[in-house]
Amino acid sequence: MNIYDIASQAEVSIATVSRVLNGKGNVSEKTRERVLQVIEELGYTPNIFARGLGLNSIKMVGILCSDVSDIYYATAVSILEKELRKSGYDSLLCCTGDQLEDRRKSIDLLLSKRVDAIILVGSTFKEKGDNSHILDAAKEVPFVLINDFIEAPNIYGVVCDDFNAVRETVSVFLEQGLRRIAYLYDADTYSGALKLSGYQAAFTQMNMAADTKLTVRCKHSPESAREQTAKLLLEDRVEAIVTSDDCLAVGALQAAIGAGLKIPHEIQIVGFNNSMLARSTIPALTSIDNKVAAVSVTAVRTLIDVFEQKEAINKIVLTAETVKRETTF
Amino acid sequence: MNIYDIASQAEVSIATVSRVLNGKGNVSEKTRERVLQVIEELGYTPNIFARGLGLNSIKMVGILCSDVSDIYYATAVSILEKELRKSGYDSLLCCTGDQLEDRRKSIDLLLSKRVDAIILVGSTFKEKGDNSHILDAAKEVPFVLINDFIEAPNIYGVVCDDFNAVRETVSVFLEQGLRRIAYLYDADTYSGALKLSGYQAAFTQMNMAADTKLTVRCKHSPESAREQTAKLLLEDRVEAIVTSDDCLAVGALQAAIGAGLKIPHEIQIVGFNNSMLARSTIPALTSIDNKVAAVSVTAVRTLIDVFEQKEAINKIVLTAETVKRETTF
DNA sequence: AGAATATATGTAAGCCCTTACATTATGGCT
DNA sequence: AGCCATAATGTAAGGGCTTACATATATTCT
Repeated sequence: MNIYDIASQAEVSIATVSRVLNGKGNVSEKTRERVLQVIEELGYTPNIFARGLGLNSIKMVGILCSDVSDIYYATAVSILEKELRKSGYDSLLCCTGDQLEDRRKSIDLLLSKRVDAIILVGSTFKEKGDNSHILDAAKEVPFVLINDFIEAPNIYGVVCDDFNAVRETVSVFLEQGLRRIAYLYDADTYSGALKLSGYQAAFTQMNMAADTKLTVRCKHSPESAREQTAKLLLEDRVEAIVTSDDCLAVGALQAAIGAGLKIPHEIQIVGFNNSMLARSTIPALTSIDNKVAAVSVTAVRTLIDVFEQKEAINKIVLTAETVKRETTF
Repeated sequence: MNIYDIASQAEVSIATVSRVLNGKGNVSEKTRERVLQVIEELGYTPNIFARGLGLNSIKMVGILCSDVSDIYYATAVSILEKELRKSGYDSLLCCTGDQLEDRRKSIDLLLSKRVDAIILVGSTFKEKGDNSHILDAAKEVPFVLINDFIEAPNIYGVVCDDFNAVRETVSVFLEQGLRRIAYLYDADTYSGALKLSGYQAAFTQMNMAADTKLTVRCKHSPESAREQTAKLLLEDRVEAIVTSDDCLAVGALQAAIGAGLKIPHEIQIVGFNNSMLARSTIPALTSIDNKVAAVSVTAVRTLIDVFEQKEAINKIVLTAETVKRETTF
């Protein structure tokens, strides 16, 4: 069944059917109704490919995600998808680990599917200095980064002010008189770098230097965080641990409890992302909420503005907020 | 740039270019190489819509998910996407809550995008007796259910044997001499019903009846689970709690700890799904692993078999496995 | 009333592929 | 050499839509 069937059944031309379908151009109310009724009766759905051929778009946005099984990313993807749908766009999901080469392939793949834009949920590769795949893609379609940013044409970033969030958290500890504040993190991402420098800035602000031994790196898992923290607790006295992700905080918490420390009296722990994990531990984790939801919604809004040729701001910064629970004072 | 450009540049006809592109038909090695080189040089990508128009498919599978921000679903979606990609299919993601009407709309939407199949990650609506939307969709494309099943043509289900998993867990408790075993669950899904009857079957097996007061329902959140469990613990003596999801087990655990109970000595708790949450609590949760990964992989395999017109089994049942941690003996 | 304008509808070209069928080239066989 | 089977390539017809432009009809104004 195609547009011709509808046209002949409704006794109009295919152009009129098309106009009814797209709400463009002038169609008399009578005709519109008749056409709609025929469409309804025959259960007609326009062929998306033919439409795509004509318009060169089927209103689809590619979502490139390092790993949707990660709670943080999953939340972002979930909201992105919902918001995009609200605006009439579908989401083509593409999960690629953090390998540059895979990332490049995935981008090509999305572009070959003629997506109208790409949203990246996950880390860029600043540390390796290679963002060419993103820059190239941005020549074809608008490129939106979630909690990341690259200064370049047609690239938009919505980020949370992770730098200040961490700086303030650490500052609060410093003001409490604590000095042995550790920072546990997992990846050299844009946001990772921001957080680390926020941690350092808090010390600098008070004319102190952070003890580099307290800056600990681990893998992205509670297990690895637990292991590294346990090691740290054996070697050094630590009064507080700030982490770059709730799942690391979970591991730190396990290690602290394992070491027999009273929380928050002997050691305070702060997570990041304010994910469900933070609500699931005992004691419940204080966590920095970096507003995934707001960031994602804003990202889609920005994108829609771009689609509608409105002015769009290239970099939007939202403010994080610490959600106090039971692992801090 | 289109296929004509490639054809003229390579001095062949568009049919030959098409044959090279699709690896169909006969093309001499010389010609193939020349064409490929031109394609490479000009950076040509075939127009997916035109191709879709011709083939009526662009190798895309719709993934319908109640909520990707849920860890369990996110894991499934992540694996599905990866496996589909391996087989050359892209994933069109569509998240709809659990409202029947939204679900129906989403299915229509996926069908209008001409997906080659639909995979449903999330509950069907058995309790409401309305699966017509799925049955209808299955008339158009193969329909695959993750951990759910409907007996109907063109519908495939890959499930985990939740019934026996729960039955055995409860049986173990009964054999330990425990009698006050509670079951905490959240939704009337296919799998939810299976689990509940598994719980009951364990009692029946020993010629006992489960105390209906110990079958507690709550919302899908640790908070709700915590609340309901706390209430239960006040009213009744409970020796073990079996839950339908890790996130409920987390709440139950919090309530038990809140009530001052020693775990697992005074109360044992078992989660379900063996998600990251189970590894994140203290004490770590014993959890029934219902093999999301295996189920998802199998689902994609089944689908590919269907695509390739091979025999495909309509219902595949995998076996769950309990992962013992610190909340049980 | 008749011209001028606005509205409604139709015609046909174009979007870029795939593929059945037609044609030509190649090579093996007698 | 001549014939046939096979391989290689080409031609042209869709596939179903959008839309510029043409045409027909309705409305408004003088």
